[in-house]
Amino acid sequence: MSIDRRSGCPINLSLEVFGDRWSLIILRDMIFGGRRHFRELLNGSLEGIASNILADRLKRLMELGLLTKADDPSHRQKAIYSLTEMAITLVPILAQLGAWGRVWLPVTEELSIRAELLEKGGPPLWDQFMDELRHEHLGAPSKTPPGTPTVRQQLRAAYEAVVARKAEATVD
Amino acid sequence: MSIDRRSGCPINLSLEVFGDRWSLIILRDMIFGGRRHFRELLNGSLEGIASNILADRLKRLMELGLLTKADDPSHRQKAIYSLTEMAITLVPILAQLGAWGRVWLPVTEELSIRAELLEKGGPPLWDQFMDELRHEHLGAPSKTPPGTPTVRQQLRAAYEAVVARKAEATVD
DNA sequence: TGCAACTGATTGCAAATTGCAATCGGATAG
DNA sequence: CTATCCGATTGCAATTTGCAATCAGTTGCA
Repeated sequence: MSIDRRSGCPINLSLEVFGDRWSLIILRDMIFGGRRHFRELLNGSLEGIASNILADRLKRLMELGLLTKADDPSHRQKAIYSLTEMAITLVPILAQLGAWGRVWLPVTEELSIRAELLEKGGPPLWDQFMDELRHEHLGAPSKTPPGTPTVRQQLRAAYEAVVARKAEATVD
Repeated sequence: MSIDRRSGCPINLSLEVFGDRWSLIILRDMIFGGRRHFRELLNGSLEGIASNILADRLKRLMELGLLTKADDPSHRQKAIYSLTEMAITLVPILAQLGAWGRVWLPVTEELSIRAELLEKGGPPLWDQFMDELRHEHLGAPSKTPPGTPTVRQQLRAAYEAVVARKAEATVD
Protein backbone atom coordinates (compact mmCIF):
# COMPACT_ATOMS: atom_id res chain seq x y z
CA MET A 1 0.00 0.00 0.00
CA SER A 2 2.95 2.34 0.50
CA ILE A 3 5.33 3.65 -2.11
CA ASP A 4 7.49 1.62 -4.49
CA ARG A 5 10.53 3.89 -4.72
CA ARG A 6 11.57 2.81 -8.13
CA SER A 7 13.88 5.82 -8.06
CA GLY A 8 14.54 8.97 -6.09
CA CYS A 9 13.44 11.21 -8.94
CA PRO A 10 10.87 13.74 -7.78
CA ILE A 11 8.68 13.24 -10.84
CA ASN A 12 8.75 9.50 -10.42
CA LEU A 13 7.97 9.71 -6.72
CA SER A 14 5.10 12.08 -7.41
CA LEU A 15 3.75 9.62 -9.92
CA GLU A 16 3.99 6.86 -7.37
CA VAL A 17 1.74 8.91 -5.13
CA PHE A 18 -0.99 9.77 -7.61
CA GLY A 19 -0.08 8.07 -10.85
CA ASP A 20 -3.36 6.23 -10.97
CA ARG A 21 -6.82 6.97 -12.24
CA TRP A 22 -8.51 7.82 -8.96
CA SER A 23 -6.30 9.43 -6.33
CA LEU A 24 -6.20 12.85 -7.93
CA ILE A 25 -9.90 12.69 -8.78
CA ILE A 26 -10.68 12.26 -5.09
CA LEU A 27 -8.37 15.11 -4.16
CA ARG A 28 -9.91 17.26 -6.87
CA ASP A 29 -13.40 16.69 -5.45
CA MET A 30 -12.20 17.51 -1.96
CA ILE A 31 -10.30 20.61 -3.03
CA PHE A 32 -12.65 22.09 -5.60
CA GLY A 33 -15.91 20.44 -4.59
CA GLY A 34 -15.43 20.88 -0.87
CA ARG A 35 -16.40 17.29 -0.18
CA ARG A 36 -15.44 15.87 3.19
CA HIS A 37 -17.48 12.66 3.61
CA PHE A 38 -17.28 9.23 2.08
CA ARG A 39 -20.80 9.43 0.63
CA GLU A 40 -20.25 12.88 -0.82
CA LEU A 41 -17.21 11.59 -2.61
CA LEU A 42 -18.96 8.41 -3.69
CA ASN A 43 -22.17 9.91 -5.05
CA GLY A 44 -20.88 13.29 -6.10
CA SER A 45 -18.15 11.93 -8.33
CA LEU A 46 -18.88 12.56 -12.00
CA GLU A 47 -16.66 9.67 -12.90
CA GLY A 48 -18.55 7.16 -10.79
CA ILE A 49 -15.93 5.73 -8.46
CA ALA A 50 -16.76 2.39 -6.85
CA SER A 51 -17.02 2.27 -3.10
CA ASN A 52 -14.23 -0.23 -2.60
CA ILE A 53 -11.85 1.81 -4.72
CA LEU A 54 -12.78 4.94 -2.82
CA ALA A 55 -12.21 3.21 0.52
CA ASP A 56 -8.87 1.87 -0.69
CA ARG A 57 -7.67 5.23 -1.99
CA LEU A 58 -8.76 7.14 1.08
CA LYS A 59 -6.78 4.72 3.20
CA ARG A 60 -3.81 4.98 0.93
CA LEU A 61 -3.91 8.78 0.85
CA MET A 62 -4.02 8.79 4.64
CA GLU A 63 -1.03 6.49 4.85
CA LEU A 64 0.86 8.74 2.48
CA GLY A 65 0.07 11.78 4.58
CA LEU A 66 -2.24 13.60 2.19
CA LEU A 67 -5.41 13.17 4.23
CA THR A 68 -6.45 12.85 7.83
CA LYS A 69 -9.67 11.46 9.22
CA ALA A 70 -11.68 12.66 12.19
CA ASP A 71 -15.00 11.78 13.80
CA ASP A 72 -17.96 13.85 12.83
CA PRO A 73 -19.57 15.10 16.07
CA SER A 74 -22.99 15.09 14.41
CA HIS A 75 -22.98 11.41 13.59
CA ARG A 76 -21.16 8.76 15.53
CA GLN A 77 -20.02 6.70 12.61
CA LYS A 78 -19.53 9.50 10.14
CA ALA A 79 -15.98 10.48 9.33
CA ILE A 80 -14.67 13.82 8.15
CA TYR A 81 -11.68 13.74 5.86
CA SER A 82 -9.31 16.68 5.86
CA LEU A 83 -6.57 17.73 3.50
CA THR A 84 -3.10 18.08 4.91
CA GLU A 85 -0.67 20.79 3.89
CA MET A 86 0.90 18.21 1.58
CA ALA A 87 -2.39 17.88 -0.30
CA ILE A 88 -3.19 21.60 -0.26
CA THR A 89 0.05 22.37 -2.07
CA LEU A 90 -1.18 20.26 -4.96
CA VAL A 91 -3.29 23.23 -6.08
CA PRO A 92 -0.69 24.52 -8.57
CA ILE A 93 -0.35 21.06 -10.08
CA LEU A 94 -4.11 20.69 -10.44
CA ALA A 95 -4.29 24.16 -11.95
CA GLN A 96 -1.62 23.32 -14.53
CA LEU A 97 -3.20 19.97 -15.24
CA GLY A 98 -6.54 21.66 -15.81
CA ALA A 99 -5.01 24.32 -18.00
CA TRP A 100 -3.28 21.73 -20.14
CA GLY A 101 -6.36 19.53 -20.43
CA ARG A 102 -8.47 22.50 -21.38
CA VAL A 103 -6.25 23.22 -24.35
CA TRP A 104 -5.60 19.73 -25.63
CA LEU A 105 -8.47 17.49 -24.66
CA PRO A 106 -12.20 17.33 -25.45
CA VAL A 107 -13.37 19.07 -22.28
CA THR A 108 -16.92 20.29 -21.81
CA GLU A 109 -17.42 24.01 -21.41
CA GLU A 110 -19.11 23.99 -18.02
CA LEU A 111 -16.46 21.73 -16.53
CA SER A 112 -13.55 23.70 -17.90
CA ILE A 113 -14.64 27.17 -16.88
CA ARG A 114 -13.11 26.59 -13.46
CA ALA A 115 -9.81 25.60 -14.97
CA GLU A 116 -9.90 28.72 -17.10
CA LEU A 117 -10.59 30.98 -14.13
CA LEU A 118 -7.85 29.31 -12.13
CA GLU A 119 -5.41 29.72 -14.98
CA LYS A 120 -6.25 33.39 -15.47
CA GLY A 121 -5.96 34.06 -11.76
CA GLY A 122 -2.49 32.53 -11.72
CA PRO A 123 -0.32 32.02 -8.65
CA PRO A 124 -1.94 34.84 -6.64
CA LEU A 125 -5.34 33.19 -6.96
CA TRP A 126 -3.84 29.79 -6.19
CA ASP A 127 -2.30 31.21 -3.04
CA GLN A 128 -5.59 32.69 -1.94
CA PHE A 129 -7.27 29.36 -2.57
CA MET A 130 -4.65 27.44 -0.63
CA ASP A 131 -5.08 29.91 2.21
CA GLU A 132 -8.79 29.21 2.26
CA LEU A 133 -8.16 25.47 2.23
CA ARG A 134 -5.81 25.81 5.19
CA HIS A 135 -8.56 27.65 6.98
CA GLU A 136 -11.19 25.01 6.15
CA HIS A 137 -9.09 21.93 6.72
CA LEU A 138 -6.37 22.87 9.15
CA GLY A 139 -8.14 25.52 11.17
CA ALA A 140 -5.57 28.12 10.21
CA PRO A 141 -6.55 31.76 10.54
CA SER A 142 -7.83 33.12 7.25
CA LYS A 143 -5.91 35.96 5.71
CA THR A 144 -8.67 36.96 3.31
CA PRO A 145 -10.77 39.86 4.57
CA PRO A 146 -14.33 38.88 5.49
CA GLY A 147 -16.88 39.76 2.83
CA THR A 148 -14.55 38.84 -0.01
CA PRO A 149 -15.99 36.00 -2.05
CA THR A 150 -13.99 32.83 -1.58
CA VAL A 151 -12.24 31.28 -4.53
CA ARG A 152 -14.51 28.27 -4.34
CA GLN A 153 -17.53 30.58 -4.48
CA GLN A 154 -16.07 32.32 -7.51
CA LEU A 155 -15.45 29.01 -9.24
CA ARG A 156 -18.91 27.79 -8.38
CA ALA A 157 -20.55 30.99 -9.59
CA ALA A 158 -18.68 30.82 -12.88
CA TYR A 159 -19.72 27.20 -13.33
CA GLU A 160 -23.36 27.97 -12.63
CA ALA A 161 -23.33 30.94 -14.97
CA VAL A 162 -22.22 28.69 -17.81
CA VAL A 163 -24.82 26.07 -16.97
CA ALA A 164 -27.53 28.75 -16.85
CA ARG A 165 -26.42 30.27 -20.12
CA LYS A 166 -26.44 26.87 -21.80
CA ALA A 167 -29.94 26.12 -20.46
CA GLU A 168 -31.06 29.49 -21.82
CA ALA A 169 -29.57 28.73 -25.19
CA THR A 170 -31.51 25.47 -25.37
CA VAL A 171 -34.78 27.28 -24.75
CA ASP A 172 -34.21 29.84 -27.51
CA MET B 1 -6.12 2.03 -26.27
CA SER B 2 -7.77 5.44 -26.63
CA ILE B 3 -9.37 7.55 -23.95
CA ASP B 4 -12.20 6.56 -21.62
CA ARG B 5 -13.98 9.89 -21.28
CA ARG B 6 -15.41 9.23 -17.90
CA SER B 7 -16.20 12.93 -17.82
CA GLY B 8 -15.41 16.16 -19.66
CA CYS B 9 -13.47 17.57 -16.73
CA PRO B 10 -10.02 18.76 -17.81
CA ILE B 11 -8.30 17.22 -14.80
CA ASN B 12 -10.02 13.91 -15.38
CA LEU B 13 -9.16 13.92 -19.07
CA SER B 14 -5.56 14.78 -18.32
CA LEU B 15 -5.44 11.86 -15.92
CA GLU B 16 -6.83 9.59 -18.59
CA VAL B 17 -3.90 10.57 -20.75
CA PHE B 18 -1.09 10.05 -18.27
CA GLY B 19 -2.66 8.79 -15.09
CA ASP B 20 -0.53 5.68 -15.12
CA ARG B 21 2.88 4.76 -13.86
CA TRP B 22 4.82 4.94 -17.07
CA SER B 23 3.57 7.46 -19.62
CA LEU B 24 4.94 10.52 -17.87
CA ILE B 25 8.19 8.72 -17.06
CA ILE B 26 8.74 8.16 -20.77
CA LEU B 27 7.92 11.77 -21.57
CA ARG B 28 10.21 12.91 -18.76
CA ASP B 29 13.10 10.93 -20.25
CA MET B 30 12.44 12.35 -23.69
CA ILE B 31 12.04 15.92 -22.46
CA PHE B 32 14.78 16.12 -19.84
CA GLY B 33 17.00 13.26 -20.96
CA GLY B 34 16.81 14.04 -24.65
CA ARG B 35 16.14 10.41 -25.51
CA ARG B 36 14.69 9.73 -28.93
CA HIS B 37 15.15 5.97 -29.53
CA PHE B 38 13.49 2.88 -28.15
CA ARG B 39 16.72 1.49 -26.74
CA GLU B 40 17.70 4.76 -25.12
CA LEU B 41 14.36 4.84 -23.33
CA LEU B 42 14.58 1.16 -22.44
CA ASN B 43 18.09 1.05 -21.05
CA GLY B 44 18.36 4.62 -19.82
CA SER B 45 15.30 4.46 -17.61
CA LEU B 46 16.19 4.54 -13.94
CA GLU B 47 12.92 2.86 -13.12
CA GLY B 48 13.54 -0.14 -15.37
CA ILE B 49 10.62 -0.17 -17.75
CA ALA B 50 9.92 -3.47 -19.53
CA SER B 51 10.19 -3.51 -23.29
CA ASN B 52 6.58 -4.51 -23.88
CA ILE B 53 5.28 -1.75 -21.63
CA LEU B 54 7.52 0.74 -23.39
CA ALA B 55 6.28 -0.38 -26.80
CA ASP B 56 2.70 -0.20 -25.64
CA ARG B 57 3.03 3.27 -24.15
CA LEU B 58 4.88 4.66 -27.15
CA LYS B 59 2.07 3.44 -29.36
CA ARG B 60 -0.54 4.87 -27.04
CA LEU B 61 1.21 8.24 -26.79
CA MET B 62 1.35 8.38 -30.58
CA GLU B 63 -2.34 7.60 -30.85
CA LEU B 64 -3.09 10.33 -28.35
CA GLY B 65 -1.04 12.83 -30.32
CA LEU B 66 1.81 13.34 -27.88
CA LEU B 67 4.49 11.69 -29.97
CA THR B 68 5.34 11.11 -33.59
CA LYS B 69 7.62 8.52 -35.09
CA ALA B 70 9.99 8.88 -38.01
CA ASP B 71 12.62 6.73 -39.70
CA ASP B 72 16.17 7.25 -38.66
CA PRO B 73 18.21 7.88 -41.82
CA SER B 74 21.31 6.33 -40.24
CA HIS B 75 19.72 2.97 -39.61
CA ARG B 76 16.92 1.52 -41.68
CA GLN B 77 14.99 -0.06 -38.83
CA LYS B 78 15.71 2.54 -36.21
CA ALA B 79 12.90 4.90 -35.33
CA ILE B 80 13.15 8.43 -33.97
CA TYR B 81 10.42 9.55 -31.65
CA SER B 82 9.55 13.23 -31.49
CA LEU B 83 7.52 15.26 -29.07
CA THR B 84 4.55 17.14 -30.43
CA GLU B 85 3.55 20.59 -29.26
CA MET B 86 0.99 18.85 -27.06
CA ALA B 87 3.78 17.04 -25.22
CA ILE B 88 6.11 20.02 -25.11
CA THR B 89 3.52 22.05 -23.23
CA LEU B 90 3.69 19.50 -20.45
CA VAL B 91 6.88 21.19 -19.24
CA PRO B 92 5.06 23.37 -16.67
CA ILE B 93 3.23 20.34 -15.31
CA LEU B 94 6.44 18.37 -15.00
CA ALA B 95 8.11 21.34 -13.34
CA GLN B 96 5.31 21.64 -10.77
CA LEU B 97 5.28 17.91 -10.22
CA GLY B 98 9.00 17.94 -9.62
CA ALA B 99 8.76 20.91 -7.29
CA TRP B 100 6.05 19.25 -5.25
CA GLY B 101 7.85 15.93 -5.08
CA ARG B 102 11.04 17.62 -4.03
CA VAL B 103 9.33 19.11 -1.00
CA TRP B 104 7.20 16.21 0.15
CA LEU B 105 8.83 12.98 -0.97
CA PRO B 106 12.10 11.18 -0.23
CA VAL B 107 13.94 12.37 -3.32
CA THR B 108 17.67 11.94 -3.78
CA GLU B 109 19.76 15.07 -4.01
CA GLU B 110 21.29 14.47 -7.41
CA LEU B 111 17.96 13.66 -8.98
CA SER B 112 16.17 16.63 -7.51
CA ILE B 113 18.68 19.32 -8.38
CA ARG B 114 17.10 19.62 -11.81
CA ALA B 115 13.65 20.10 -10.32
CA GLU B 116 15.09 22.76 -8.04
CA LEU B 117 16.70 24.62 -10.93
CA LEU B 118 13.54 24.42 -12.97
CA GLU B 119 11.50 25.72 -10.07
CA LYS B 120 13.85 28.63 -9.45
CA GLY B 121 13.91 29.51 -13.12
CA GLY B 122 10.13 29.65 -13.17
CA PRO B 123 7.98 30.28 -16.24
CA PRO B 124 10.68 32.19 -18.15
CA LEU B 125 13.03 29.22 -17.95
CA TRP B 126 10.19 26.84 -18.83
CA ASP B 127 9.47 28.94 -21.90
CA GLN B 128 13.09 28.87 -22.97
CA PHE B 129 13.15 25.13 -22.50
CA MET B 130 9.97 24.62 -24.51
CA ASP B 131 11.46 26.79 -27.21
CA GLU B 132 14.50 24.53 -27.33
CA LEU B 133 12.31 21.46 -27.46
CA ARG B 134 10.37 22.93 -30.39
CA HIS B 135 13.67 23.46 -32.11
CA GLU B 136 14.86 19.91 -31.43
CA HIS B 137 11.64 18.07 -32.12
CA LEU B 138 9.61 20.21 -34.47
CA GLY B 139 12.39 21.91 -36.40
CA ALA B 140 11.20 25.32 -35.30
CA PRO B 141 13.69 28.19 -35.47
CA SER B 142 15.37 28.70 -32.14
CA LYS B 143 14.88 32.03 -30.46
CA THR B 144 17.78 31.60 -28.05
CA PRO B 145 20.93 33.36 -29.21
CA PRO B 146 23.74 30.98 -30.18
CA GLY B 147 26.37 30.56 -27.53
CA THR B 148 23.86 30.60 -24.69
CA PRO B 149 23.90 27.32 -22.80
CA THR B 150 20.71 25.37 -23.40
CA VAL B 151 18.43 24.60 -20.51
CA ARG B 152 19.18 20.92 -20.84
CA GLN B 153 22.89 21.67 -20.65
CA GLN B 154 22.31 23.74 -17.53
CA LEU B 155 20.29 20.97 -15.93
CA ARG B 156 22.89 18.41 -16.88
CA ALA B 157 25.74 20.52 -15.54
CA ALA B 158 23.94 21.02 -12.23
CA TYR B 159 23.31 17.29 -11.96
CA GLU B 160 26.92 16.45 -12.67
CA ALA B 161 28.15 19.02 -10.20
CA VAL B 162 26.14 17.35 -7.43
CA VAL B 163 27.38 13.90 -8.42
CA ALA B 164 30.96 15.14 -8.45
CA ARG B 165 30.58 16.83 -5.08
CA LYS B 166 29.11 13.70 -3.57
CA ALA B 167 31.92 11.55 -4.98
CA GLU B 168 34.41 14.02 -3.50
CA ALA B 169 32.69 13.83 -0.12
CA THR B 170 33.00 10.05 -0.13
CA VAL B 171 36.74 10.27 -0.67
CA ASP B 172 37.29 12.66 2.21
C1' DT C 1 -40.76 0.22 19.44
C1' DG C 2 -40.18 -0.71 14.74
C1' DC C 3 -38.34 0.22 10.49
C1' DA C 4 -36.42 2.51 6.55
C1' DA C 5 -32.65 5.21 5.21
C1' DC C 6 -28.00 6.22 5.64
C1' DT C 7 -23.14 5.75 7.59
C1' DG C 8 -18.26 4.08 6.11
C1' DA C 9 -16.73 0.39 4.61
C1' DT C 10 -15.75 -5.08 3.14
C1' DT C 11 -16.09 -9.28 0.32
C1' DG C 12 -16.43 -12.18 -3.83
C1' DC C 13 -15.25 -12.46 -8.29
C1' DA C 14 -14.43 -11.80 -13.26
C1' DA C 15 -11.81 -9.01 -16.21
C1' DA C 16 -8.07 -6.23 -17.29
C1' DT C 17 -3.44 -4.81 -16.56
C1' DT C 18 1.25 -5.46 -15.31
C1' DG C 19 5.81 -6.79 -15.93
C1' DC C 20 9.31 -10.46 -16.42
C1' DA C 21 11.57 -13.66 -19.68
C1' DA C 22 12.13 -15.30 -23.97
C1' DT C 23 11.98 -14.56 -28.67
C1' DC C 24 11.12 -12.42 -33.34
C1' DG C 25 12.81 -11.05 -38.14
C1' DG C 26 15.54 -7.71 -40.08
C1' DA C 27 19.89 -4.59 -40.22
C1' DT C 28 24.42 -3.62 -39.45
C1' DA C 29 29.40 -4.00 -38.20
C1' DG C 30 33.62 -6.54 -38.18
C1' DC D 1 29.69 -15.63 -41.41
C1' DT D 2 28.79 -14.27 -37.15
C1' DA D 3 27.90 -11.30 -33.32
C1' DT D 4 25.41 -7.57 -32.08
C1' DC D 5 21.91 -4.27 -32.23
C1' DC D 6 17.16 -2.69 -33.86
C1' DG D 7 12.14 -2.02 -32.44
C1' DA D 8 9.15 -4.63 -31.08
C1' DT D 9 5.94 -9.18 -29.92
C1' DT D 10 4.45 -13.25 -27.38
C1' DG D 11 3.47 -16.26 -23.43
C1' DC D 12 2.43 -16.28 -18.91
C1' DA D 13 1.91 -15.74 -13.91
C1' DA D 14 0.87 -12.31 -10.59
C1' DT D 15 -1.34 -8.38 -9.42
C1' DT D 16 -4.74 -4.79 -9.76
C1' DT D 17 -9.11 -3.16 -11.03
C1' DG D 18 -13.82 -2.23 -10.52
C1' DC D 19 -18.70 -3.89 -10.46
C1' DA D 20 -22.31 -5.97 -7.49
C1' DA D 21 -23.75 -7.39 -3.37
C1' DT D 22 -23.50 -7.06 1.32
C1' DC D 23 -22.02 -5.69 6.10
C1' DA D 24 -22.95 -3.93 10.95
C1' DG D 25 -23.82 0.11 13.27
C1' DT D 26 -26.49 4.86 13.51
C1' DT D 27 -30.02 7.93 12.90
C1' DG D 28 -34.61 9.96 12.06
C1' DC D 29 -39.24 9.34 12.02
C1' DA D 30 -43.79 7.29 12.95
